[in-house]
Amino acid sequence: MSTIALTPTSYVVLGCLATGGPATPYDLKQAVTDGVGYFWTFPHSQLYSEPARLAQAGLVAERREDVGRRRRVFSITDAGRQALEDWLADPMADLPEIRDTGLLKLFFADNTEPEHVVALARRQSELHGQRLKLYEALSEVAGDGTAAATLGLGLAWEKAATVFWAGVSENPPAHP
Amino acid sequence: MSTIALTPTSYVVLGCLATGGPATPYDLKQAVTDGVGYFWTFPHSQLYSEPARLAQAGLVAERREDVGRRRRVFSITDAGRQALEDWLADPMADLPEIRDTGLLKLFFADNTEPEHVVALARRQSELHGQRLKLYEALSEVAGDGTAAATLGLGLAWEKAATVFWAGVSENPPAHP
DNA sequence: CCTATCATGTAATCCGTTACATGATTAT
DNA sequence: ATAATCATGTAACGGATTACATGATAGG
Repeated sequence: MSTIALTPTSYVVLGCLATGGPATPYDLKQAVTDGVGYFWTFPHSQLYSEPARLAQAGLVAERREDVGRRRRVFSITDAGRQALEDWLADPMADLPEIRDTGLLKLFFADNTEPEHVVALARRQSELHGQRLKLYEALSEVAGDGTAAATLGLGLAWEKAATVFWAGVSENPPAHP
Repeated sequence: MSTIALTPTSYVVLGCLATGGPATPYDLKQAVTDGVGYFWTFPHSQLYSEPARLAQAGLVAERREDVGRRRRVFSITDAGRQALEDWLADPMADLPEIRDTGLLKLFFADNTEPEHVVALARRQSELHGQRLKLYEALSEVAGDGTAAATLGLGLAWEKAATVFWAGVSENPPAHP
């Protein structure tokens, strides 16, 4: 049982296990897909490796079903719950970066033709608009817990981005 | 000269070289710090390794000063400029993910005390507010090129986030 | 002259992604 | 039956971060 660095991915796994109880990697994948996955995704393979990593550190326990497929079932340990709570109790959180590839293209767009900027902006506005509609639909049926509350920022962000890109497409920045 | 995968980091380097001309890793660091760095950062070590990677693929050329410190100076090649332009001409860009650690904490906050949510929200609102002020100051002196245009999304995002977190701190979501 | 700070670089580690692969279930 | 899809897993590679380390330059 060694010490490992706890990444956001780690806390996603710990959080899912704490909230939803014991789970197989596939259960985790499901939980992520229609939960945090809306603002933080990763490939399913990480939902196999990360619990194993956490098990090394004693933060989750691994059990194997002894019938049928002998799937791995992970559950959070006391130590794991403690680690999660410590993290949650710490108000520290770095300012998130936008890290938007579309924005990156816009940033360097002086090196290409204005028409490409317009095409990019249109596409981005459309994509954000679609996502916005999805979030609006979700918020219709969402509860009122903290998980549901995160939808608020998603809505605000998609709204702002849709408007921003629409503005760029209608009124492209000066070209040198 | 082998083939490599071009990542966003690659295009940041290519973009900086295309826009600003030949540069040493340190020049790149400077350019990034008060440019793209506002929405996409990476450690300086990557501004040493990434140009080398790009040189392997023939997208940038490396020259060494032959006096003094013999620093490395990189410049973009025709192939590099082509790669950059191809990328810019492609309107394809994945929807960015929020990937906000603070939001992640909020998502799982059912596993902790409400007071911690309030502390987190206050902190986040304050941080975003500071960043908002910075962007406002920058937009006073910014030009009107495409790089400057990216400030628009930054402003909108920080505004939305400041408001969102203020709302959470004043009116925390229900606790189970 | 000395010591901060700026500038420049390398090495090692590791998380995250991509690719590969096969076992179960369901539908036609 | 058999194709399709869902479910489950492993291996390998590489980009990104962290840590380490030293060379120049300016200020006191």
